[in-house]
Amino acid sequence: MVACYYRAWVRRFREVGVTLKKTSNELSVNERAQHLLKVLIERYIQDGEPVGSRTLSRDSGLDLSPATIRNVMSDLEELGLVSSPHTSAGRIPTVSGYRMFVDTLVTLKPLEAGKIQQLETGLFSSSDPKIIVDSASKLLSRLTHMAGLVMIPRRKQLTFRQIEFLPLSSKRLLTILVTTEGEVHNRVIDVRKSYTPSQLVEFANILNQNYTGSSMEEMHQRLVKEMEQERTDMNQIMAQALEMAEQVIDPEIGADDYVMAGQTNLMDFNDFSQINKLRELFDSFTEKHEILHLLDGSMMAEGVQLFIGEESGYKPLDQCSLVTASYQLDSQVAGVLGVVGPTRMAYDRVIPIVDITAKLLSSAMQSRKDK
Amino acid sequence: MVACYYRAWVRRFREVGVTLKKTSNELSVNERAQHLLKVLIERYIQDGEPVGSRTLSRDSGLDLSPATIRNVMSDLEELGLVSSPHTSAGRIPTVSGYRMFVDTLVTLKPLEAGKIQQLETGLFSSSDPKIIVDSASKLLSRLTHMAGLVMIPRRKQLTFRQIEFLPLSSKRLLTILVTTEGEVHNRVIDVRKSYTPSQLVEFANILNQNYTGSSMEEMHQRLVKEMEQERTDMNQIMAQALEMAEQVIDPEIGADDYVMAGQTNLMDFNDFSQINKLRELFDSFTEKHEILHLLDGSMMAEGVQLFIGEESGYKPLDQCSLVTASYQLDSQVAGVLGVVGPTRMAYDRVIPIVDITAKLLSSAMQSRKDK
DNA sequence: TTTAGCACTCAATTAATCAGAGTGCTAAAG
DNA sequence: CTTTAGCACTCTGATTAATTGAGTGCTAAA
Repeated sequence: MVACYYRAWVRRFREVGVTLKKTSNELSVNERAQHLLKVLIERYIQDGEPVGSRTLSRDSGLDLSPATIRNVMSDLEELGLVSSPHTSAGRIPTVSGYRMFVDTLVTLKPLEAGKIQQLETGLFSSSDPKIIVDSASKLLSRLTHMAGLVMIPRRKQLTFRQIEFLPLSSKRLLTILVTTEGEVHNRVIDVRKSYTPSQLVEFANILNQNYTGSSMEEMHQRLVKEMEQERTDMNQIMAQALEMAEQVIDPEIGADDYVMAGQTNLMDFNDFSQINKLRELFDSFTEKHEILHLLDGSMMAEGVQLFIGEESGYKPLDQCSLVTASYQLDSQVAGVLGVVGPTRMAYDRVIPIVDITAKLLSSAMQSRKDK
Repeated sequence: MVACYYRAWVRRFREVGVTLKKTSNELSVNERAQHLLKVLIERYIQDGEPVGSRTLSRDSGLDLSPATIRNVMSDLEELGLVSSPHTSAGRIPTVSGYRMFVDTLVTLKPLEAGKIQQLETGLFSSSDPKIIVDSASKLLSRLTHMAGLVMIPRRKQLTFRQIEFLPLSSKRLLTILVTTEGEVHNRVIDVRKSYTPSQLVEFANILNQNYTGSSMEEMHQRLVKEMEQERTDMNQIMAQALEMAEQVIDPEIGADDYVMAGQTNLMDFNDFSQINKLRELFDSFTEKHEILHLLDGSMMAEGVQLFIGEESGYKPLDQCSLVTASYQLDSQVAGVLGVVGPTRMAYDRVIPIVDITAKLLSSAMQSRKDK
């Protein structure tokens, strides 16, 4: 159902290969070092212990003695791709090491049919966008055993379908805004004078006739422009309708949010031995602001995006990696989803999961809109 | 503004006093032991270390030698009110000890004016019940430095105000349900045949005229009864209106929920040294089911209710205490709020906070309804 | 360029010791 | 009968020392 190919990653670290050449036989040294880095990282991800030259010599499949490996490791350390916690420990990858790994070395594990099945049944089983987004985050956390998060579709990306006004008291109105995507937004607004129900219906009709089908952002811009016009034209009814609509539409724009699931999975990683770090992380999840900023940043990017450790530039996340992918709606980027986990995560499994979930979420949202 | 008296607690443990008498001079021994228990618990709550006979001898203000204290402690241990973690440590309160403490010994600290001020400004600053409930939980967590939680007003307690139907597609309707309390509920329902907008308006009118002002529960019951009737009367319009209303009202009933804030505060208590315990606890917060059950149980109770340690009968909470109080709406119990914290919490401060927050929440909700 | 060998380092474990806090019991004093 | 002083005993927690094992870096030879 979903094509299982993965895009080529930005090969940002190609140059490192060049930097590495030191011998006439350049390519081979180069490749060898990369291969060893790959094996080292895979091993480290697997069991979380610094890996030493002996192990690497055994597992690399290269038939090199530990001593040789040590030389290579020394080079890699020089390049800042690995480091050792202390003199008599093996090596562990640095952030740059991971970066090179995910950009050019990793062999992605195709997602098993069973998991894809799970995702499909989970995502296509409801037509309420809220519920779909919720399942998506739960599925992400379940499949990765980490924390899953999904950004609510950006308001301004949604398309206006219908607005209604219900009088609550003389000068308070309940406004109901429905998008083509099926989201419903309620807002109570205060108005200067009281209107009869039929006036309110008239306002709604005007707005519905004029704006249905335009995106919230468009609508917002048109509203502002047309309010200017109407003010001079002195068309009272129109002007009032526009003003009320503006009150509803305006705050809806830019109020991004996300839902999250499986945060507690992160407690199991011994990496977070210090409870402070964990608290900081959890606080940042409720705080939301900075995380949203990060998600926002990866909206534009094609395909899967990674923030490894301190790359995010956000302190609570410096022990974590964030793997994201954007999802579409009407072939426009509408939001981002992803997972948060320890830097030492199984990227080869996680990247495909995030990738495919994003694609399936796109089509789940779309399919419900087509109904 | 708010009366600052506290109700008398159920004095469940009175009898223990009797059990304690061993001497002719019964009252005094009794009181002395109780006093010592009180001092012990206060001390233990303060600094979390088992308290020994020396300390108690110094701090009790009773001018007794450590040896005598030891005898008393021995009695209290016999009664299951205190226990010692190991032979050469002081004593710590048991659950029964805490129970006796909160039921009959504790001296509640009146809440400072500043905090009351905070609560008032926080709770009365919005008119949206969702936001009010949200602030309440945040305030609880801020004032107690623990986790605050507030149950959403029970649906069936709310009173019906208005219903509207908007056509989404030929056989799908968006229903909007407004309560007198200001809550708005949206639900998409599927109907068997398609209706014209004017038919829908008619349905809504019928329902609004007939049911405005009745509680959801009443309304539900009346709907069921009247549907029976109409079926025989063959009043098509009425029957259809009723059926649609039933589809909206029915699922709204009994779907309880709560909001929570400040969970991460719980990470700071070294009591949860084992991360497993903490995870279990946090999972139970997202799971919600069992916690709701507990809250439900304390709905009926007058005043502040406590579940200390294993008293809740719910394993993830066995290191915690839950302090709850119910809040009213139309002088009917509408929900419960409270805080979750370690068993070793400052009950003398927390109980008044929960108590007063509940009262202020009641009036905040009420005042917004009066508008 | 690769490898074997060797000296060296460091963390983690185990065991041993020691001081401190607190108890329980007993016998004497009030 | 109640309270207290005294003493032996227990247990924790901190400190120190010794041991082991994994792994490195360097050098000299293959």
